[in-house]
Amino acid sequence: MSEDRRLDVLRAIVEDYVATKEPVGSRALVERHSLGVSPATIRNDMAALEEGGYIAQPHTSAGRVPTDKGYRLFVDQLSTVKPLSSPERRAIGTFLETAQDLDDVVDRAVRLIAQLTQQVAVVQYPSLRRSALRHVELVPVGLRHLLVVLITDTGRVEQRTLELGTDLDESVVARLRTRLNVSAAGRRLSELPVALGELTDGFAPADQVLVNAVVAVVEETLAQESEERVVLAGTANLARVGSTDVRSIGPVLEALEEQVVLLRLFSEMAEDHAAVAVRIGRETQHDGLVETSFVTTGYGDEGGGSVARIGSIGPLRMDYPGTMSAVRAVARYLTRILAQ
Amino acid sequence: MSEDRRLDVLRAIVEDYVATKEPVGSRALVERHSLGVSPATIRNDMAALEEGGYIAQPHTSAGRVPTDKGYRLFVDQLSTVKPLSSPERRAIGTFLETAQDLDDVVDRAVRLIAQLTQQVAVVQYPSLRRSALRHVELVPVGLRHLLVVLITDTGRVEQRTLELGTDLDESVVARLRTRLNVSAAGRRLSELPVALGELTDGFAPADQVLVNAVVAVVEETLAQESEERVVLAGTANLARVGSTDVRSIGPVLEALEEQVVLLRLFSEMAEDHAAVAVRIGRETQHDGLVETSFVTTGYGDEGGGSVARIGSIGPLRMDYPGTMSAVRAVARYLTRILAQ
DNA sequence: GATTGGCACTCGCGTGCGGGGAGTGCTACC
DNA sequence: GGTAGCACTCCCCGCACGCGAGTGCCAATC
Repeated sequence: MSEDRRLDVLRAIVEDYVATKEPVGSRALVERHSLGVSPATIRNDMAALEEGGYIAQPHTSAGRVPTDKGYRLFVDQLSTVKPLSSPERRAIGTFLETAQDLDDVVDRAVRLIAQLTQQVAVVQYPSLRRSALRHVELVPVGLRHLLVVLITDTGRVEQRTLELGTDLDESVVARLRTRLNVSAAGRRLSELPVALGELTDGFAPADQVLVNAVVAVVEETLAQESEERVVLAGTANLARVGSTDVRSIGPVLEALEEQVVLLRLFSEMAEDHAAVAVRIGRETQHDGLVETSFVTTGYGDEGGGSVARIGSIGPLRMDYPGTMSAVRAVARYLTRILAQ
Repeated sequence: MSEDRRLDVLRAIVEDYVATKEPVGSRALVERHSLGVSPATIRNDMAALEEGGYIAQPHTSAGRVPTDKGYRLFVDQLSTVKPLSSPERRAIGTFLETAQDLDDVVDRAVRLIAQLTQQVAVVQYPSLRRSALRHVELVPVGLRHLLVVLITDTGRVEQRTLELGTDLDESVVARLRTRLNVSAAGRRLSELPVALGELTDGFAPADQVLVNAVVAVVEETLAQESEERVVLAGTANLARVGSTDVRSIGPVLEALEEQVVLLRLFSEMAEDHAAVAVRIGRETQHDGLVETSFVTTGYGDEGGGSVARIGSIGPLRMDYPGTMSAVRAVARYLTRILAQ
């Protein structure tokens, strides 16, 4: 029994099942693929594949369906990259280039992936932690409120309003602003707390309350991982006819609303930034997502600075090569755009 | 035939149908409500109500179900307000008060409504158009980029990056910053363009390029209605068992992803800011939402300034009184919090 | 005139049954 | 190892049937 052919059979099963959404039998397989052998032979191969846990039958006397393990093998070894058509590439480029600001770019990118993959697209906002601080701005608002604005080199802006116990002294604010920027300019956010610690020196004791409050806010903002926002698009694709079992979309929607879940997945998949990572079924480690797969890749690494991820969530029986190339293509354009 | 009792019957039908999710028959009606008459009498009333278009039967020999018109009458005349329990009120208050910033407040409010109503919650961000400008900040970013930050009195921050043809002159930026704030402070955004027009005077011709560019960006940002964002929560509630027909959630999700649709609805329902407005079924004027109702109210009107809406979308057979009071309660707290 | 009890009628829905078909596993053969 | 044949399993579909809920109508009653 040829080992190669067995893998061919697995590939054929995955492809047919993805295309038809129905369990695939031995006869259909030899008809649609030129395997050069008879159905009976295929049946033997299928028995072996089932033995190995790569395929399963929903019920006796039904065709075979790939298991998580089968999809995994397919993704790792059997699938070939499916390049996008050049009109598609062009559309991606122009669509992203005409965006207005960071929010707009991210929004368009995620819609684009939803559109291309016909699945749910997810994008993680550029992470504060890994990006560098470009500027800190302090803006007095009224007498007793101070707006703290942090600007990162990815163009992201974070703001916090600070309520003070005493009235503001504009000159102190100005001095603090200057010193903050001297300490902060170009630093990674993770390196900042150290630099900020020394800052209180050189201010009058009366003003140190203000200084400490501002420093605290800056640190707190940076520490706040919850600021790692994710944005979704294409949730309606979950309900498309022929998608996953319609009943199962409830848990999926719940999972998608839990930003924590998505952020955990993103971070777990971040090992190799540039590569396209895939989590299949139970590999997601989340009950609501056992019947889905998640395809992600990193974007925005140019200049070594900020890093985040973008991806697509779809049914187990998704078009893996297509999804992977769509995600990768959008991520590349996104990276290019963000580099300005 | 008593007109009053007929309305009682309609109310009972709506209440029972909402509670049981099943068409309600004449016998069940007399058993569950002390109407003091026999099923046969009820049947006569039901025939009249059907004649009037307030109820319908899914099929012959089934019970009755309210029509859009029936729900409308119920909402307008038959329902009584259902006040929230005091623990609920307290929970709302503390949950909203512990929020960090505007984004957080809005996010919590929308989750709260999703939780309370077990439906999809929608919130519209405070509108730029109607709020007043508090401060404009110009932040040089590198030599040739300028970040323009607009701060409104609702605590909202808008930013735009500006790419310049020439290098920045810090002193010109400082002067422009000052003058902008003099012109802008406390003005409504709609009144601004006039004030900005006169601003170019008093700058050297060489600097007018910069000034004009900044003014253009400010105006453009204000003009951009697309900045009216909406945020959702609780979409998973759409898929809860016993919710609407599970197949029909696809169109609903599509509609919800179209911010335009929601913004149109919000604006159409904004006539009476403080009141709770309801759109039932076809009244939404949107195909994807014919099987849903939308309950909204305004929030944030204190001081006469900014105004936006918050609401809940659920099946036609929703608990109208409960939804209405939940939406109103959250809106009130929200208004209070935003007033600081 | 409104209300009521009685009654025939209509359907939806669940159940059981049987046939057709797809697909498998096994075995004997090349 | 590959192939052909064959019995077997089980899903799915259509169908008939009966039950039950609910209605509409009518004649009787208050």
